[in-house]
Amino acid sequence: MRWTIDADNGVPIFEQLVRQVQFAVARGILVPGQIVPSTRELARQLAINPNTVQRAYSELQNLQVLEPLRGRGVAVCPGAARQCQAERKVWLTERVQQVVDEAIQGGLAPDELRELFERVVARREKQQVQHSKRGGE
Amino acid sequence: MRWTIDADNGVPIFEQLVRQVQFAVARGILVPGQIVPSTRELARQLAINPNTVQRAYSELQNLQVLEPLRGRGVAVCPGAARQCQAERKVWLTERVQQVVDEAIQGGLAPDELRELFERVVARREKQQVQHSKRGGE
Amino acid sequence: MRWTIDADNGVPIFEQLVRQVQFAVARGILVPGQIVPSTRELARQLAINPNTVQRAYSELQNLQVLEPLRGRGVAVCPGAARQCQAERKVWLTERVQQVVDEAIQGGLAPDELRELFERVVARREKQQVQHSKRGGE
Amino acid sequence: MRWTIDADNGVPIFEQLVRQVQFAVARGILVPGQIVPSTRELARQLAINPNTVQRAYSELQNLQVLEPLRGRGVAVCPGAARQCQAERKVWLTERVQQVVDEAIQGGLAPDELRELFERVVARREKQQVQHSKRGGE
DNA sequence: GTGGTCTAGACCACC
DNA sequence: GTGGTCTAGACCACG
Repeated sequence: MRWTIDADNGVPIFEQLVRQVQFAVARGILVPGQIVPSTRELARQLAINPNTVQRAYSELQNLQVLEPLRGRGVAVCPGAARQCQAERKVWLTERVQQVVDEAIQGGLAPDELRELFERVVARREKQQVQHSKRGGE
Repeated sequence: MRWTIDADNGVPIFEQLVRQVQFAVARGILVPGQIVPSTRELARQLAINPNTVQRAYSELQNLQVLEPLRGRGVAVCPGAARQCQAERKVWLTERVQQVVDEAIQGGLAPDELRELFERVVARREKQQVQHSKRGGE
Repeated sequence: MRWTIDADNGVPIFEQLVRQVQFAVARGILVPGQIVPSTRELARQLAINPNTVQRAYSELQNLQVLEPLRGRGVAVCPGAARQCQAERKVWLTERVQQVVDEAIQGGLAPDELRELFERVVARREKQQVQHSKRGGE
Repeated sequence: MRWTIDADNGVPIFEQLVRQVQFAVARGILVPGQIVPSTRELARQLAINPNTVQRAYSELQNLQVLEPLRGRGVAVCPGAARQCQAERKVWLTERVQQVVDEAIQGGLAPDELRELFERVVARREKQQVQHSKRGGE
Protein backbone atom coordinates (compact mmCIF):
# COMPACT_ATOMS: atom_id res chain seq x y z
CA MET A 1 0.00 0.00 0.00
CA ARG A 2 1.15 3.51 -0.82
CA TRP A 3 0.97 5.92 2.08
CA THR A 4 0.79 9.62 1.34
CA ILE A 5 0.15 12.69 3.41
CA ASP A 6 -0.19 16.33 2.52
CA ALA A 7 0.95 18.56 5.33
CA ASP A 8 -0.44 21.70 3.72
CA ASN A 9 -4.08 20.95 3.05
CA GLY A 10 -5.50 21.82 6.43
CA VAL A 11 -6.73 18.32 7.17
CA PRO A 12 -4.97 17.01 10.28
CA ILE A 13 -2.34 14.45 9.44
CA PHE A 14 -3.71 11.83 11.82
CA GLU A 15 -7.10 12.18 10.13
CA GLN A 16 -5.59 11.71 6.71
CA LEU A 17 -4.07 8.48 7.96
CA VAL A 18 -7.32 7.26 9.47
CA ARG A 19 -9.22 7.84 6.25
CA GLN A 20 -6.46 6.33 4.20
CA VAL A 21 -6.63 3.11 6.16
CA GLN A 22 -10.42 3.01 6.07
CA PHE A 23 -10.48 3.49 2.33
CA ALA A 24 -7.75 0.95 1.75
CA VAL A 25 -9.68 -1.61 3.78
CA ALA A 26 -12.88 -0.73 1.93
CA ARG A 27 -11.15 -1.30 -1.39
CA GLY A 28 -9.48 -4.52 -0.29
CA ILE A 29 -5.99 -3.10 -0.50
CA LEU A 30 -5.60 -3.91 3.15
CA VAL A 31 -7.18 -7.26 4.03
CA PRO A 32 -8.30 -8.58 7.43
CA GLY A 33 -5.43 -10.08 9.32
CA GLN A 34 -2.81 -8.10 7.49
CA ILE A 35 -0.24 -6.37 9.69
CA VAL A 36 0.16 -2.62 9.16
CA PRO A 37 3.53 -0.88 9.57
CA SER A 38 4.64 -0.20 13.12
CA THR A 39 4.04 3.33 14.35
CA ARG A 40 7.73 4.10 14.46
CA GLU A 41 8.37 2.65 11.02
CA LEU A 42 5.50 4.48 9.38
CA ALA A 43 6.44 7.73 11.13
CA ARG A 44 9.97 7.37 9.80
CA GLN A 45 8.73 6.70 6.26
CA LEU A 46 6.45 9.71 6.23
CA ALA A 47 8.81 11.92 8.23
CA ILE A 48 6.17 12.81 10.76
CA ASN A 49 5.88 12.59 14.51
CA PRO A 50 5.34 9.04 15.86
CA ASN A 51 2.67 10.45 18.15
CA THR A 52 0.67 11.36 15.09
CA VAL A 53 0.72 7.81 13.74
CA GLN A 54 -0.06 6.53 17.18
CA ARG A 55 -3.10 8.74 17.35
CA ALA A 56 -4.36 7.51 13.98
CA TYR A 57 -3.93 3.86 14.91
CA SER A 58 -5.56 4.52 18.23
CA GLU A 59 -8.65 5.99 16.60
CA LEU A 60 -8.78 3.11 14.15
CA GLN A 61 -8.79 0.72 17.07
CA ASN A 62 -11.75 2.57 18.55
CA LEU A 63 -13.48 2.19 15.22
CA GLN A 64 -12.70 -1.53 15.29
CA VAL A 65 -10.81 -1.34 12.05
CA LEU A 66 -7.45 -2.24 13.56
CA GLU A 67 -6.58 -4.43 16.52
CA PRO A 68 -3.31 -4.81 18.38
CA LEU A 69 -1.77 -8.31 18.35
CA ARG A 70 0.48 -8.56 21.37
CA GLY A 71 4.08 -8.65 20.32
CA ARG A 72 3.38 -8.92 16.61
CA GLY A 73 2.04 -5.49 15.76
CA VAL A 74 -1.28 -4.07 14.68
CA ALA A 75 -3.56 -5.88 12.24
CA VAL A 76 -6.72 -5.22 10.28
CA CYS A 77 -9.77 -6.56 12.13
CA PRO A 78 -11.70 -9.42 10.59
CA GLY A 79 -14.95 -8.08 9.23
CA ALA A 80 -13.64 -4.54 8.94
CA ALA A 81 -14.12 -4.44 5.18
CA ARG A 82 -17.88 -4.25 5.10
CA GLN A 83 -18.00 -1.69 7.86
CA CYS A 84 -15.42 0.49 6.14
CA GLN A 85 -17.35 0.40 2.91
CA ALA A 86 -20.48 1.61 4.68
CA GLU A 87 -18.53 4.29 6.49
CA ARG A 88 -16.94 5.44 3.27
CA LYS A 89 -20.31 5.88 1.65
CA VAL A 90 -21.69 7.90 4.52
CA TRP A 91 -18.63 10.06 4.71
CA LEU A 92 -18.47 10.80 1.00
CA THR A 93 -22.17 11.60 0.89
CA GLU A 94 -21.68 14.09 3.66
CA ARG A 95 -18.81 15.73 1.89
CA VAL A 96 -20.70 16.02 -1.37
CA GLN A 97 -23.66 17.49 0.45
CA GLN A 98 -21.43 20.07 2.07
CA VAL A 99 -20.06 21.47 -1.15
CA VAL A 100 -23.43 21.30 -2.88
CA ASP A 101 -24.88 23.34 -0.05
CA GLU A 102 -22.04 25.82 -0.22
CA ALA A 103 -22.48 26.28 -3.93
CA ILE A 104 -26.22 26.75 -3.74
CA GLN A 105 -25.94 29.02 -0.75
CA GLY A 106 -23.41 30.96 -2.83
CA GLY A 107 -26.01 31.55 -5.49
CA LEU A 108 -25.00 28.98 -8.08
CA ALA A 109 -27.89 27.51 -10.02
CA PRO A 110 -28.10 23.70 -9.91
CA ASP A 111 -27.31 23.47 -13.59
CA GLU A 112 -24.25 25.65 -13.28
CA LEU A 113 -23.15 23.43 -10.45
CA ARG A 114 -23.72 20.31 -12.52
CA GLU A 115 -21.62 21.73 -15.28
CA LEU A 116 -18.83 22.71 -12.92
CA PHE A 117 -18.88 19.27 -11.34
CA GLU A 118 -18.86 17.45 -14.65
CA ARG A 119 -15.91 19.50 -15.86
CA VAL A 120 -13.92 18.66 -12.77
CA VAL A 121 -14.77 14.98 -12.82
CA ALA A 122 -13.99 14.65 -16.49
CA ARG A 123 -10.59 16.19 -15.97
CA ARG A 124 -9.79 13.87 -13.09
CA GLU A 125 -11.07 10.88 -15.04
CA LYS A 126 -8.72 11.66 -17.86
CA GLN A 127 -5.75 12.04 -15.55
CA GLN A 128 -6.69 8.82 -13.83
CA VAL A 129 -6.64 6.89 -17.09
CA GLN A 130 -3.26 8.23 -18.07
CA HIS A 131 -1.97 7.56 -14.60
CA SER A 132 -3.09 3.95 -14.58
CA LYS A 133 -1.53 3.41 -17.97
CA ARG A 134 1.83 4.57 -16.65
CA GLY A 135 1.90 2.89 -13.28
CA GLY A 136 -1.01 1.37 -11.52
CA GLU A 137 -1.23 0.85 -7.81
CA MET B 1 -29.64 40.69 3.17
CA ARG B 2 -30.04 37.67 5.44
CA TRP B 3 -27.09 36.96 7.69
CA THR B 4 -26.60 33.50 9.10
CA ILE B 5 -23.82 31.77 10.92
CA ASP B 6 -23.35 28.25 12.16
CA ALA B 7 -21.15 28.18 15.21
CA ASP B 8 -20.78 24.39 15.14
CA ASN B 9 -19.51 23.55 11.69
CA GLY B 10 -15.83 24.01 12.29
CA VAL B 11 -15.47 26.94 9.93
CA PRO B 12 -14.46 30.04 11.91
CA ILE B 13 -17.28 32.52 12.31
CA PHE B 14 -15.31 35.42 10.87
CA GLU B 15 -14.58 33.33 7.80
CA GLN B 16 -18.24 32.48 7.33
CA LEU B 17 -18.95 36.19 7.38
CA VAL B 18 -16.21 36.93 4.87
CA ARG B 19 -17.54 34.37 2.43
CA GLN B 20 -21.10 35.46 2.99
CA VAL B 21 -20.25 39.03 2.06
CA GLN B 22 -18.21 37.97 -0.96
CA PHE B 23 -21.04 35.81 -2.23
CA ALA B 24 -23.66 38.48 -1.59
CA VAL B 25 -21.58 40.99 -3.52
CA ALA B 26 -21.06 38.48 -6.31
CA ARG B 27 -24.81 37.92 -6.52
CA GLY B 28 -25.64 41.61 -6.42
CA ILE B 29 -27.44 41.34 -3.09
CA LEU B 30 -24.92 43.83 -1.79
CA VAL B 31 -24.12 46.53 -4.32
CA PRO B 32 -21.11 48.84 -4.49
CA GLY B 33 -21.56 51.91 -2.32
CA GLN B 34 -24.03 50.20 -0.05
CA ILE B 35 -23.33 50.52 3.66
CA VAL B 36 -23.14 47.24 5.54
CA PRO B 37 -24.40 46.96 9.12
CA SER B 38 -22.12 48.49 11.72
CA THR B 39 -19.89 46.04 13.52
CA ARG B 40 -21.75 46.51 16.78
CA GLU B 41 -25.16 46.20 15.16
CA LEU B 42 -24.32 43.04 13.24
CA ALA B 43 -22.69 41.55 16.31
CA ARG B 44 -25.85 42.22 18.27
CA GLN B 45 -28.05 40.68 15.58
CA LEU B 46 -25.98 37.51 15.35
CA ALA B 47 -25.30 37.38 19.07
CA ILE B 48 -21.57 37.22 18.57
CA ASN B 49 -18.70 39.37 19.72
CA PRO B 50 -18.18 42.70 17.92
CA ASN B 51 -14.50 41.83 17.51
CA THR B 52 -15.42 38.83 15.42
CA VAL B 53 -17.40 41.00 13.01
CA GLN B 54 -14.59 43.52 13.09
CA ARG B 55 -12.13 40.86 12.03
CA ALA B 56 -14.31 39.78 9.12
CA TYR B 57 -14.75 43.36 7.93
CA SER B 58 -11.05 43.94 8.37
CA GLU B 59 -10.17 41.00 6.12
CA LEU B 60 -12.70 42.15 3.57
CA GLN B 61 -10.97 45.51 3.55
CA ASN B 62 -7.66 43.81 2.81
CA LEU B 63 -9.40 42.01 -0.03
CA GLN B 64 -10.70 45.36 -1.29
CA VAL B 65 -14.28 44.26 -1.02
CA LEU B 66 -15.23 46.69 1.72
CA GLU B 67 -13.92 50.14 2.54
CA PRO B 68 -14.37 52.17 5.71
CA LEU B 69 -16.04 55.56 5.39
CA ARG B 70 -14.73 57.39 8.39
CA GLY B 71 -17.44 58.09 10.86
CA ARG B 72 -20.17 56.85 8.55
CA GLY B 73 -19.64 53.11 8.41
CA VAL B 74 -18.28 50.51 6.05
CA ALA B 75 -19.32 50.29 2.41
CA VAL B 76 -18.95 47.90 -0.50
CA CYS B 77 -16.08 48.98 -2.75
CA PRO B 78 -16.90 50.10 -6.26
CA GLY B 79 -15.82 47.34 -8.63
CA ALA B 80 -15.95 44.67 -5.97
CA ALA B 81 -18.68 42.76 -7.76
CA ARG B 82 -16.62 41.44 -10.62
CA GLN B 83 -13.76 40.51 -8.37
CA CYS B 84 -16.06 38.67 -6.00
CA GLN B 85 -17.61 36.73 -8.84
CA ALA B 86 -14.20 35.62 -10.01
CA GLU B 87 -13.20 34.72 -6.48
CA ARG B 88 -16.40 32.77 -5.95
CA LYS B 89 -15.79 30.73 -9.05
CA VAL B 90 -12.23 29.90 -8.08
CA TRP B 91 -13.22 28.99 -4.57
CA LEU B 92 -16.10 26.75 -5.56
CA THR B 93 -14.01 25.00 -8.18
CA GLU B 94 -11.37 24.28 -5.58
CA ARG B 95 -13.95 22.87 -3.22
CA VAL B 96 -15.48 20.62 -5.88
CA GLN B 97 -12.05 19.41 -6.85
CA GLN B 98 -11.28 18.55 -3.27
CA VAL B 99 -14.22 16.25 -2.81
CA VAL B 100 -13.83 14.74 -6.26
CA ASP B 101 -10.25 13.93 -5.39
CA GLU B 102 -11.25 12.48 -2.07
CA ALA B 103 -13.87 10.28 -3.68
CA ILE B 104 -11.57 9.01 -6.38
CA GLN B 105 -8.72 8.55 -3.97
CA GLY B 106 -11.21 6.62 -1.85
CA GLY B 107 -11.76 4.19 -4.70
CA LEU B 108 -15.09 5.38 -6.02
CA ALA B 109 -15.52 4.95 -9.75
CA PRO B 110 -16.33 8.18 -11.62
CA ASP B 111 -19.76 6.90 -12.49
CA GLU B 112 -20.56 5.99 -8.93
CA LEU B 113 -19.47 9.50 -7.97
CA ARG B 114 -21.67 11.03 -10.67
CA GLU B 115 -24.64 9.11 -9.39
CA LEU B 116 -23.98 10.13 -5.79
CA PHE B 117 -23.60 13.76 -6.81
CA GLU B 118 -26.75 13.78 -8.90
CA ARG B 119 -28.75 12.27 -6.08
CA VAL B 120 -27.58 14.95 -3.67
CA VAL B 121 -28.13 17.83 -6.06
CA ALA B 122 -31.60 16.61 -7.02
CA ARG B 123 -32.58 16.46 -3.38
CA ARG B 124 -31.31 19.98 -2.70
CA GLU B 125 -32.96 21.27 -5.83
CA LYS B 126 -36.29 19.94 -4.67
CA GLN B 127 -35.92 21.53 -1.26
CA GLN B 128 -34.92 24.78 -2.90
CA VAL B 129 -38.07 24.87 -4.96
CA GLN B 130 -40.30 24.21 -1.98
CA HIS B 131 -38.37 26.79 0.00
CA SER B 132 -38.75 29.50 -2.60
CA LYS B 133 -42.47 28.79 -2.82
CA ARG B 134 -42.78 29.43 0.88
CA GLY B 135 -40.54 32.40 1.29
CA GLY B 136 -38.07 33.78 -1.17
CA GLU B 137 -35.12 35.94 -0.37
CA MET C 1 -7.81 80.08 -2.24
CA ARG C 2 -8.49 76.58 -3.49
CA TRP C 3 -9.65 74.18 -0.81
CA THR C 4 -9.19 70.48 -1.39
CA ILE C 5 -9.57 67.42 0.75
CA ASP C 6 -8.88 63.79 0.10
CA ALA C 7 -11.17 61.57 2.14
CA ASP C 8 -9.22 58.41 1.32
CA ASN C 9 -5.65 59.14 2.30
CA GLY C 10 -5.86 58.29 5.96
CA VAL C 11 -5.08 61.79 7.18
CA PRO C 12 -8.03 63.11 9.19
CA ILE C 13 -9.99 65.70 7.27
CA PHE C 14 -9.78 68.33 10.00
CA GLU C 15 -6.01 67.92 9.98
CA GLN C 16 -5.86 68.39 6.23
CA LEU C 17 -7.75 71.63 6.70
CA VAL C 18 -5.46 72.81 9.49
CA ARG C 19 -2.34 72.21 7.43
CA GLN C 20 -3.91 73.73 4.37
CA VAL C 21 -4.59 76.97 6.20
CA GLN C 22 -1.16 77.03 7.80
CA PHE C 23 0.54 76.52 4.47
CA ALA C 24 -1.63 79.09 2.74
CA VAL C 25 -0.77 81.64 5.40
CA ALA C 26 2.91 80.75 5.16
CA ARG C 27 2.83 81.29 1.40
CA GLY C 28 0.88 84.54 1.64
CA ILE C 29 -2.16 83.12 -0.09
CA LEU C 30 -4.11 83.97 3.03
CA VAL C 31 -3.07 87.31 4.53
CA PRO C 32 -3.55 88.61 8.07
CA GLY C 33 -6.94 90.17 8.52
CA GLN C 34 -8.50 88.19 5.71
CA ILE C 35 -11.78 86.49 6.55
CA VAL C 36 -11.94 82.76 5.91
CA PRO C 37 -15.16 81.05 4.79
CA SER C 38 -17.73 80.39 7.50
CA THR C 39 -17.77 76.86 8.86
CA ARG C 40 -21.15 76.13 7.34
CA GLU C 41 -20.19 77.57 3.98
CA LEU C 42 -16.90 75.69 3.79
CA ALA C 43 -18.57 72.50 4.94
CA ARG C 44 -21.13 72.86 2.19
CA GLN C 45 -18.48 73.51 -0.44
CA LEU C 46 -16.42 70.47 0.54
CA ALA C 47 -19.45 68.29 1.27
CA ILE C 48 -18.20 67.41 4.72
CA ASN C 49 -19.58 67.64 8.22
CA PRO C 50 -19.67 71.18 9.67
CA ASN C 51 -18.28 69.77 12.91
CA THR C 52 -15.15 68.83 11.02
CA VAL C 53 -14.57 72.37 9.79
CA GLN C 54 -15.36 73.66 13.22
CA ARG C 55 -12.73 71.42 14.72
CA ALA C 56 -10.12 72.60 12.23
CA TYR C 57 -10.87 76.28 12.89
CA SER C 58 -10.86 75.62 16.59
CA GLU C 59 -7.38 74.11 16.47
CA LEU C 60 -6.18 77.00 14.33
CA GLN C 61 -7.42 79.39 16.97
CA ASN C 62 -5.44 77.51 19.59
CA LEU C 63 -2.39 77.87 17.35
CA GLN C 64 -3.10 81.59 17.08
CA VAL C 65 -3.39 81.39 13.33
CA LEU C 66 -7.06 82.32 13.21
CA GLU C 67 -9.11 84.54 15.49
CA PRO C 68 -12.85 84.94 15.72
CA LEU C 69 -14.20 88.45 15.02
CA ARG C 70 -17.54 88.72 16.75
CA GLY C 71 -20.30 88.83 14.23
CA ARG C 72 -18.06 89.07 11.19
CA GLY C 73 -16.52 85.64 11.03
CA VAL C 74 -13.06 84.19 11.53
CA ALA C 75 -9.93 85.97 10.32
CA VAL C 76 -6.23 85.30 9.94
CA CYS C 77 -4.32 86.63 12.93
CA PRO C 78 -1.90 89.47 12.40
CA GLY C 79 1.62 88.10 12.62
CA ALA C 80 0.53 84.56 11.78
CA ALA C 81 2.62 84.46 8.61
CA ARG C 82 6.04 84.23 10.21
CA GLN C 83 4.88 81.72 12.73
CA CYS C 84 3.31 79.54 10.06
CA GLN C 85 6.48 79.59 8.03
CA ALA C 86 8.49 78.39 11.02
CA GLU C 87 5.91 75.75 11.79
CA ARG C 88 5.89 74.58 8.19
CA LYS C 89 9.62 74.11 8.26
CA VAL C 90 9.57 72.13 11.47
CA TRP C 91 6.73 70.01 10.29
CA LEU C 92 8.24 69.19 6.91
CA THR C 93 11.60 68.37 8.47
CA GLU C 94 9.89 65.93 10.78
CA ARG C 95 8.10 64.28 7.91
CA VAL C 96 11.26 63.94 5.87
CA GLN C 97 13.07 62.50 8.84
CA GLN C 98 10.33 59.95 9.31
CA VAL C 99 10.55 58.48 5.85
CA VAL C 100 14.34 58.64 5.83
CA ASP C 101 14.34 56.66 9.04
CA GLU C 102 11.88 54.17 7.64
CA ALA C 103 13.92 53.66 4.53
CA ILE C 104 17.18 53.20 6.41
CA GLN C 105 15.57 50.98 8.98
CA GLY C 106 14.23 49.00 6.03
CA GLY C 107 17.76 48.37 4.83
CA LEU C 108 18.01 50.87 2.01
CA ALA C 109 21.49 52.31 1.53
CA PRO C 110 21.64 56.13 1.68
CA ASP C 111 22.62 56.32 -1.96
CA GLU C 112 19.73 54.13 -3.03
CA LEU C 113 17.48 56.39 -1.03
CA ARG C 114 18.95 59.49 -2.66
CA GLU C 115 18.31 58.03 -6.06
CA LEU C 116 14.74 57.11 -5.20
CA PHE C 117 14.11 60.57 -3.82
CA GLU C 118 15.59 62.34 -6.80
CA ARG C 119 13.50 60.26 -9.17
CA VAL C 120 10.32 61.15 -7.34
CA VAL C 121 11.13 64.84 -7.04
CA ALA C 122 12.11 65.11 -10.68
CA ARG C 123 8.82 63.57 -11.72
CA ARG C 124 6.83 65.95 -9.56
CA GLU C 125 8.87 68.89 -10.74
CA LYS C 126 8.05 68.08 -14.32
CA GLN C 127 4.34 67.75 -13.58
CA GLN C 128 4.43 71.00 -11.69
CA VAL C 129 5.92 72.85 -14.64
CA GLN C 130 3.33 71.52 -17.04
CA HIS C 131 0.61 72.27 -14.55
CA SER C 132 1.67 75.90 -14.07
CA LYS C 133 1.84 76.38 -17.83
CA ARG C 134 -1.78 75.30 -18.13
CA GLY C 135 -3.31 77.09 -15.21
CA GLY C 136 -1.47 78.48 -12.28
CA GLU C 137 -2.98 79.29 -8.97
CA MET D 1 17.02 39.41 14.36
CA ARG D 2 16.38 42.46 16.52
CA TRP D 3 12.73 43.21 17.16
CA THR D 4 11.68 46.70 18.15
CA ILE D 5 8.37 48.44 18.49
CA ASP D 6 7.42 51.97 19.32
CA ALA D 7 4.05 52.11 21.04
CA ASP D 8 3.80 55.90 20.76
CA ASN D 9 4.24 56.67 17.10
CA GLY D 10 0.67 56.19 15.97
CA VAL D 11 1.40 53.22 13.76
CA PRO D 12 -0.42 50.16 15.12
CA ILE D 13 1.90 47.70 16.79
CA PHE D 14 0.78 44.77 14.66
CA GLU D 15 1.53 46.79 11.56
CA GLN D 16 4.99 47.66 12.78
CA LEU D 17 5.60 43.95 13.22
CA VAL D 18 4.29 43.16 9.75
CA ARG D 19 6.59 45.67 8.12
CA GLN D 20 9.50 44.60 10.25
CA VAL D 21 9.15 41.02 9.10
CA GLN D 22 8.70 42.01 5.47
CA PHE D 23 11.81 44.16 5.57
CA ALA D 24 13.83 41.53 7.37
CA VAL D 25 12.86 38.95 4.76
CA ALA D 26 13.66 41.42 2.00
CA ARG D 27 17.12 41.97 3.50
CA GLY D 28 17.80 38.29 4.03
CA ILE D 29 17.90 38.64 7.81
CA LEU D 30 15.05 36.17 7.87
CA VAL D 31 15.48 33.40 5.32
CA PRO D 32 12.86 31.09 3.82
CA GLY D 33 12.25 28.09 6.01
CA GLN D 34 13.44 29.83 9.12
CA ILE D 35 11.15 29.58 12.12
CA VAL D 36 10.14 32.90 13.66
CA PRO D 37 9.62 33.24 17.41
CA SER D 38 6.42 31.74 18.73
CA THR D 39 3.62 34.21 19.27
CA ARG D 40 3.80 33.80 23.01
CA GLU D 41 7.56 34.10 23.12
CA LEU D 42 7.71 37.23 20.99
CA ALA D 43 4.86 38.76 22.95
CA ARG D 44 6.79 38.13 26.13
CA GLN D 45 9.98 39.64 24.71
CA LEU D 46 8.26 42.80 23.52
CA ALA D 47 5.98 42.99 26.54
CA ILE D 48 2.86 43.12 24.40
CA ASN D 49 -0.24 40.97 24.15
CA PRO D 50 0.09 37.62 22.36
CA ASN D 51 -2.99 38.46 20.31
CA THR D 52 -1.21 41.44 18.82
CA VAL D 53 1.63 39.23 17.61
CA GLN D 54 -0.91 36.71 16.44
CA ARG D 55 -2.60 39.33 14.34
CA ALA D 56 0.66 40.37 12.74
CA TYR D 57 1.57 36.78 11.92
CA SER D 58 -1.92 36.20 10.63
CA GLU D 59 -1.69 39.08 8.20
CA LEU D 60 1.73 37.89 7.09
CA GLN D 61 0.17 34.53 6.32
CA ASN D 62 -2.43 36.21 4.14
CA LEU D 63 0.42 37.96 2.38
CA GLN D 64 2.13 34.60 1.87
CA VAL D 65 5.20 35.73 3.74
CA LEU D 66 4.81 33.32 6.66
CA GLU D 67 3.25 29.89 6.85
CA PRO D 68 2.20 27.93 9.92
CA LEU D 69 3.83 24.54 10.48
CA ARG D 70 1.31 22.80 12.62
CA GLY D 71 2.62 22.15 16.06
CA ARG D 72 6.11 23.34 15.19
CA GLY D 73 5.72 27.07 14.74
CA VAL D 74 5.56 29.61 11.97
CA ALA D 75 8.13 29.77 9.19
CA VAL D 76 9.12 32.10 6.39
CA CYS D 77 7.58 30.97 3.09
CA PRO D 78 9.90 29.79 0.36
CA GLY D 79 10.00 32.49 -2.28
CA ALA D 80 8.93 35.21 0.11
CA ALA D 81 12.20 37.11 -0.29
CA ARG D 82 11.66 38.36 -3.81
CA GLN D 83 8.08 39.33 -3.12
CA CYS D 84 9.06 41.23 0.01
CA GLN D 85 11.76 43.11 -1.85
CA ALA D 86 9.25 44.21 -4.46
CA GLU D 87 6.76 45.17 -1.80
CA ARG D 88 9.37 47.13 0.09
CA LYS D 89 10.26 49.12 -2.97
CA VAL D 90 6.64 49.96 -3.74
CA TRP D 91 5.95 50.92 -0.18
CA LEU D 92 8.97 53.16 0.21
CA THR D 93 8.30 54.87 -3.11
CA GLU D 94 4.79 55.63 -1.99
CA ARG D 95 6.01 57.09 1.26
CA VAL D 96 8.58 59.29 -0.45
CA GLN D 97 5.98 60.48 -2.88
CA GLN D 98 3.68 61.39 -0.04
CA VAL D 99 6.11 63.71 1.67
CA VAL D 100 7.32 65.17 -1.61
CA ASP D 101 3.73 65.99 -2.47
CA GLU D 102 3.15 67.47 0.93
CA ALA D 103 6.21 69.65 0.65
CA ILE D 104 5.38 70.89 -2.82
CA GLN D 105 1.75 71.40 -1.94
CA GLY D 106 3.04 73.36 1.04
CA GLY D 107 4.83 75.74 -1.28
CA LEU D 108 8.39 74.51 -0.94
CA ALA D 109 10.46 74.88 -4.09
CA PRO D 110 12.01 71.63 -5.36
CA ASP D 111 15.49 72.89 -4.61
CA GLU D 112 14.60 73.86 -1.06
CA LEU D 113 13.18 70.37 -0.67
CA ARG D 114 16.33 68.79 -2.06
CA GLU D 115 18.44 70.73 0.40
CA LEU D 116 16.21 69.75 3.31
CA PHE D 117 16.30 66.11 2.29
CA GLU D 118 20.06 66.06 1.84
CA ARG D 119 20.59 67.62 5.26
CA VAL D 120 18.43 64.96 6.91
CA VAL D 121 19.99 62.05 5.06
CA ALA D 122 23.51 63.25 5.75
CA ARG D 123 22.76 63.45 9.45
CA ARG D 124 21.29 59.96 9.53
CA GLU D 125 24.18 58.62 7.48
CA LYS D 126 26.65 59.95 10.00
CA GLN D 127 24.75 58.41 12.89
CA GLN D 128 24.57 55.14 11.04
CA VAL D 129 28.32 55.00 10.61
CA GLN D 130 28.96 55.68 14.27
CA HIS D 131 26.32 53.17 15.20
CA SER D 132 27.81 50.40 13.09
CA LYS D 133 31.23 51.07 14.57
CA ARG D 134 29.83 50.49 18.03
CA GLY D 135 27.61 47.53 17.41
CA GLY D 136 26.48 46.13 14.13
CA GLU D 137 23.48 44.04 13.44
C1' DG E 1 -22.84 57.35 16.48
C1' DT E 2 -18.86 55.00 13.72
C1' DG E 3 -14.40 51.98 13.02
C1' DG E 4 -9.76 50.64 14.96
C1' DT E 5 -6.64 48.88 18.33
C1' DC E 6 -5.14 46.67 22.35
C1' DT E 7 -5.38 43.82 26.60
C1' DA E 8 -6.80 39.85 29.19
C1' DG E 9 -8.08 35.38 29.58
C1' DA E 10 -10.16 31.26 27.96
C1' DC E 11 -10.66 27.11 24.98
C1' DC E 12 -9.57 24.12 21.18
C1' DA E 13 -6.86 21.15 17.97
C1' DC E 14 -2.47 19.58 16.50
C1' DC E 15 2.24 17.68 16.99
C1' DG F 1 4.90 22.94 23.38
C1' DT F 2 2.58 25.28 19.07
C1' DG F 3 -1.03 28.28 16.37
C1' DG F 4 -6.05 29.60 15.97
C1' DT F 5 -10.36 31.40 17.53
C1' DC F 6 -13.52 33.64 20.41
C1' DT F 7 -15.22 36.55 24.26
C1' DA F 8 -15.15 40.54 27.18
C1' DG F 9 -14.15 45.02 28.07
C1' DA F 10 -11.58 49.14 27.51
C1' DC F 11 -9.73 53.23 25.04
C1' DC F 12 -9.00 56.30 21.17
C1' DA F 13 -9.90 59.11 16.98
C1' DC F 14 -13.18 60.63 13.66
C1' DG F 15 -17.53 62.85 12.01
